[in-house]
Amino acid sequence: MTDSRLNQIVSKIKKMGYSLTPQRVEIIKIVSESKSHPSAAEVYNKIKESYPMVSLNTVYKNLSMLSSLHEVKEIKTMQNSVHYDGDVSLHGHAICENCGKIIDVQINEPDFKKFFENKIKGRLTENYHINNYGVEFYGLCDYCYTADPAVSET
Amino acid sequence: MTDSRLNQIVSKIKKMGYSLTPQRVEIIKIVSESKSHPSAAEVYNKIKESYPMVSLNTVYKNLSMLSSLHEVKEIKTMQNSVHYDGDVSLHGHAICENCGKIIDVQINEPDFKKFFENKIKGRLTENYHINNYGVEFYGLCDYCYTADPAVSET
DNA sequence: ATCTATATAGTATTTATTATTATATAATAA
DNA sequence: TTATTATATAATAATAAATACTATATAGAT
Repeated sequence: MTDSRLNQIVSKIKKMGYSLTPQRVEIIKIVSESKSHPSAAEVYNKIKESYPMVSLNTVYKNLSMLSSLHEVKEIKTMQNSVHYDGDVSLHGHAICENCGKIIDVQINEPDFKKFFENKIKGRLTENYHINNYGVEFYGLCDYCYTADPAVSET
Repeated sequence: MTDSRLNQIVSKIKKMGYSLTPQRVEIIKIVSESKSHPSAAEVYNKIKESYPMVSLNTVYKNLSMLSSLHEVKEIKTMQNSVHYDGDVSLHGHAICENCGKIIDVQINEPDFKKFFENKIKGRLTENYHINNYGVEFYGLCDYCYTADPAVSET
């Protein structure tokens, strides 16, 4: 991750009155540098390489905090677990319904944002106060599609 | 729900080799007629009014089967539980990050579909085989926004 | 009406996540 | 730099949603 991105998150954390711990910084780095949208358990396994004593609870607490600061995005998969994305810029996800693999879908072109906000936000039937939105595609990744014929017929 | 919609689901179930049980039909009706996007537990509570002996397992199995047939849609909330939507037509959801309330966002205008399929599908970096897509808005419902100042500041 | 495979009910188990609590440590000020 | 205090952490226990197991019941086919 870039220094400026790290600094941005760090200053937000300080501004909100949270303190900076090595574990916290490492969790931020892991999530921000990963392209695989890891789950809490995967972050936990990764951080144990550098901080073997870290607890899963700490990972959960930190990811949850980062999410509340809108510095990571939560993604829910078919497998009923939450995955985390350190890229909070406007983009979508394609999620494999079989293995849960998540890939990014780049959609941050200006016309998308414009379309989204003009056409869609106005369609809320109740007065929701939206602070984020996302697009998700569901299907099968190429591996599951070709590897398991039974799955691809569903 | 309309008879034709029920017949459509029933014939798909038969075609796929599943059998028709009263519990199954009732679960279909409950999910299709509900506007509140119930969880499995809520469907379970509802079906017990007419079939008191039904098990939660049966509810899960049936909802999961209907989902694999793409006759109900799964919605994942912040609270980490799965909710079900019997309306599988193209529309989005606004989800309250505090209480989990889900409302529909009508987006099934032709230009949306066109935009979505032209602009977005082509942006997949891997060969995913998409069979569904959705739009989700995250924020606070009006009740949570006005009722709990602490929550709305996050 | 009988047969067979699937569905169900009831229970046990698993898995992800959250709560609790005592200790350790970051941030702050003397 | 040290002392203080509040927050963070580690370790463990608890919770809740979903799944697995198994014996029985029943839908659909013959």
